Amino acid sequence: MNLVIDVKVRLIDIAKLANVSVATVSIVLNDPDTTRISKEKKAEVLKIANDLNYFPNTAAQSLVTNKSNTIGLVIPDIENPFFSTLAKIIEQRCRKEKLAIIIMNTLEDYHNDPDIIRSLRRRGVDGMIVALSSETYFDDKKIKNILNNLDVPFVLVDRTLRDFEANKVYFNNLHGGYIATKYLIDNGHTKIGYISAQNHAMTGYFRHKGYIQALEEAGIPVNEDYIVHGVYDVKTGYDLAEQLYNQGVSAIACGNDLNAFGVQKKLVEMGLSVPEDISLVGYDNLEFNDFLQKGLTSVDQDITELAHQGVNILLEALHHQDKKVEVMLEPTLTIRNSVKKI
Amino acid sequence: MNLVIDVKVRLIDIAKLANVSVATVSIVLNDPDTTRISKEKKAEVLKIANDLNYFPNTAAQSLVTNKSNTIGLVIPDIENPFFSTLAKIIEQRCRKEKLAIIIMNTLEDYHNDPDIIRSLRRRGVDGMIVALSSETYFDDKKIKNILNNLDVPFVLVDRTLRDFEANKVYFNNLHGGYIATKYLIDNGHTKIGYISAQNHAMTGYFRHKGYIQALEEAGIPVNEDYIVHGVYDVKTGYDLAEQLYNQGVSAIACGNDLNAFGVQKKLVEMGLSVPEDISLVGYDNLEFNDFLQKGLTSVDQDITELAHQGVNILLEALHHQDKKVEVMLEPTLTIRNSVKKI
DNA sequence: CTGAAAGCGCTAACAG
DNA sequence: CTGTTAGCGCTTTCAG
Repeated sequence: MNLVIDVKVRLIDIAKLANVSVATVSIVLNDPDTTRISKEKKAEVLKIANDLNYFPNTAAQSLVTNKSNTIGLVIPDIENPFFSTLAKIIEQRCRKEKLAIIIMNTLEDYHNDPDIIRSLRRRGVDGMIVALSSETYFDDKKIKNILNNLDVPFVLVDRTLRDFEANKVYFNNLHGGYIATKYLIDNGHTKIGYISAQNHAMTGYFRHKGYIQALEEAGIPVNEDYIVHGVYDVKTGYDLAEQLYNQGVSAIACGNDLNAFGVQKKLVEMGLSVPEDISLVGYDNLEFNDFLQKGLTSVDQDITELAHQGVNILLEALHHQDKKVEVMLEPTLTIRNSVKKI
Repeated sequence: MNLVIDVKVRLIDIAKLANVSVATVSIVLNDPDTTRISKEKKAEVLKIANDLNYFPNTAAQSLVTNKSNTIGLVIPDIENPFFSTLAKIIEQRCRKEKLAIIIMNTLEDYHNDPDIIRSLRRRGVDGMIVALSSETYFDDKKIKNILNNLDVPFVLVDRTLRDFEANKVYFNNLHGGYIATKYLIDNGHTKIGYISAQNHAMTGYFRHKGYIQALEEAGIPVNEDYIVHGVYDVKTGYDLAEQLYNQGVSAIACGNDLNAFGVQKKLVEMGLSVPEDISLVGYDNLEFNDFLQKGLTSVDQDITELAHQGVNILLEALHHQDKKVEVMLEPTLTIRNSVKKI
């Protein structure tokens, strides 16, 4: 039976009760299997520590070991389902590794990234997992400078930087854009609209390239009138759907699912339906896609894999400070009923 | 221009360069407006600290001040949009207050709550914001014991415990269940189905009571055949929708929006539509509700308010260790087109 | 096998 | 106004 915690118990308290030195207590507690201390003393110390409900003062430990067992997680927006899932998996995994995570949101504004990374560093994190804000890819001088001067290991997840050597895990967005478009082509579509976040996010930039690639490969000329630009949100899809429809496209590939939700909403308002009047493909494969009327065919990214690889790479870096690792994950297409064969 | 950080700079490094003692440096850095130190030395110290890109070692600070400026956030599931929004707002607010937050997910399993709270305490957080797992309300002995013995302040948000004095902020779920049902009654419905998480969550327990209350107040007899039980997920709604429909209800009030999504999906599969064939009301007012075919009328809870009150109360407790504060927030109904007047 | 002692970097009396 | 000094609680040589 544990005693109620009413006073802070320290190593020295245990040491006194066990008639040993603090060094002995420290050794036993840090490695209960040690052979440096006699069986009897070990048992005694362990028992007392347990009875007193001892737990170490992490500040004192950190001060001497120069490690906090805490890592920083830089997230654009935890409200975004993609990132909340990512954060959840990372947190669970880290907890198993005895690492706590401090989360900070950059709110998808790349102006915030540097300050947040710095403040995490000041907090004394041992390392960081960083998902950069969308636009850093297009204006990356400052962030590269910050990261280059960072004296703790870090891994870039999902969003990366070009010409920058660092630990990275990300998806092959080019291939994702490609398979989404290819699927429409394989279903007979040639007039394929595209909602692009090309100028907004690094991921959008590559997805858009994948769209182009699929068309070119199929010998379908790229029609700029079929391509509209916006950001990754519902409003973009909603606002641009009619314009694409008026261009006479038979299908729309979207930069992400939110775009597709917006398109669908607009089409319904216009008295049109998916896929009877227009085929639709999304990107991200949100859990919610199942609950749209016909389900939304969408490019799926294995977030669990992304999270685990990210943590693995960081753990490696934490231990060996080795060479930089770069991993690219392949997306797949999850097919539902939002595409009609024509 | 800052120098590149290549060596850890400490107070003593600044002290030496400025020809003052570490105490002076510490005083200046902690309170640049102090009058205890001469203007000249202050300027000198500040300049050197800045040039050297000094930042304090938080472990050392924590060790002596016995504060970490870190708080724990216990969340059932960050993937749940309600909680990701809550966490985001709390994080932003805390960052302004110079507090970092360590997030841990209990995965909605109340067996995890005690360990997570303990491990956060061991981490040395100054306080906690705690959203308990669903079922703690029905089996609360252990968690009450843990919380009673916690030697840092905490505030319970959204999910609370009965007969337990503590800082609390939560919504009036009884009233929420009431207004949802009342709205259906006001639209002429008398055969109102209800999907309840009464036995699963404290919030479900009260929402269910609100449903009953609205019926009784209107003199409509409670028909147990119209009430089905499950948990707060899509599957529950999907699985139980047909059963309710077969009972001949003209409307269904749901314990939460996910239930409503499931109902809607099932109804579509059955060739029925909302609200033509059946009216539907949800709870939580997820952002997504706007994108269901007709939109989902739903009980709205002001998460921003919940978050701010939670942080405020914790900050108070951190400073004055005062009396316990309990705040109940009122939900409102957001009306869309999922209810038909009959 | 065990203990003494140094010191991690900082804050907060207390002197002067 | 400024410096000296004593710890905060822990880990880690280094002796013995």
